[in-house]
Amino acid sequence: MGHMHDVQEPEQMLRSASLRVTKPRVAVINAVHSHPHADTDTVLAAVRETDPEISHQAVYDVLKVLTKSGLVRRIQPKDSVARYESRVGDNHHHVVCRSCGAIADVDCATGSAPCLEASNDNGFQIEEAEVIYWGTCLECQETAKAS
Amino acid sequence: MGHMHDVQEPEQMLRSASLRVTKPRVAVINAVHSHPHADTDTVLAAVRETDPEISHQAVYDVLKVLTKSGLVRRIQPKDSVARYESRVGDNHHHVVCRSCGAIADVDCATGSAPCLEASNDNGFQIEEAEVIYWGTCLECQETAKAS
DNA sequence: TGGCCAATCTTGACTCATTCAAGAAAAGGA
DNA sequence: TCCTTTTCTTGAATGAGTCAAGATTGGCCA
Repeated sequence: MGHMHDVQEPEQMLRSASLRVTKPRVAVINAVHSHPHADTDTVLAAVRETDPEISHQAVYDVLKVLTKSGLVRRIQPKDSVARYESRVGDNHHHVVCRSCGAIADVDCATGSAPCLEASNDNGFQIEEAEVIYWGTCLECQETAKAS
Repeated sequence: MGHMHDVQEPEQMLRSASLRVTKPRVAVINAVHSHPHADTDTVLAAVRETDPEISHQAVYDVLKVLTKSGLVRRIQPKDSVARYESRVGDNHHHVVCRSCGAIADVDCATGSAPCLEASNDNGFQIEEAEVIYWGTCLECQETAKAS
């Protein structure tokens, strides 16, 4: 049975963030890990495969708490509902397909925030550069070529 | 009275985009030009200073049409409602204040899309890099310092 | 181990930006 | 000027996300 990563890891993540270990939280962490860039509905559905009784509100609350404590990261490309991912703390970026909305990770070229210098900062103190690449995913390119 | 830029320019912009010239459209173009990065409500309020009878729906429709034809650009930083700006076609980016939501323009260092190379593109055909810098505006820095 | 208290969960209603729908009005070409 | 198509108005609907209040539960400490 190995090290039971499925069960123990989320628990430890919660504890190390000083959060209580509850069934909904563990289920949400597992769902986000196994469904990269999933929206809230997808997370909710995945969570209910484990425990059909968990409420929609609990999932929203848990996602908010996990986001605040940095255990998951919330991403919101325009024209999309909020999505969540488990890769945190490595300052990576995203590519979004204009056609189907698919999202993939892109490593940050420089490795650490803010990762880009602004050409003119208007007096702002800049902490982070968020980069979203827009384009067409492989699948949509092939669909387009076929027609 | 100069060249009456207030009135003629929007008209010509509309005509050159093959769009009909209507009072709401001219008013919305003027509002977006004079209120950089305004949200829909602000645009609506500005429009109603010119013509108090224009409906909220007309403004939404007009903004959508203008956006589609490239006369205005829609921006949507996360946790913010949609905002509009009149600077289009120059591939510039934005700085957003985490504290008060203020938005300012940042010129693109390279000048043309996609402006950044992705380190690994996952097979995506990349057309554009959208960059949002997150930080603290001058005013909020000073407020923070004062307390 | 038991009990307390704060944190968390459930249920259900609500908000608010944005969109939809159907009929009325107006722009622009013939 | 007339006709067709596009656009505008009015009013209702949608849907992601939030709020609120009471019930429940986890964790800490004796």
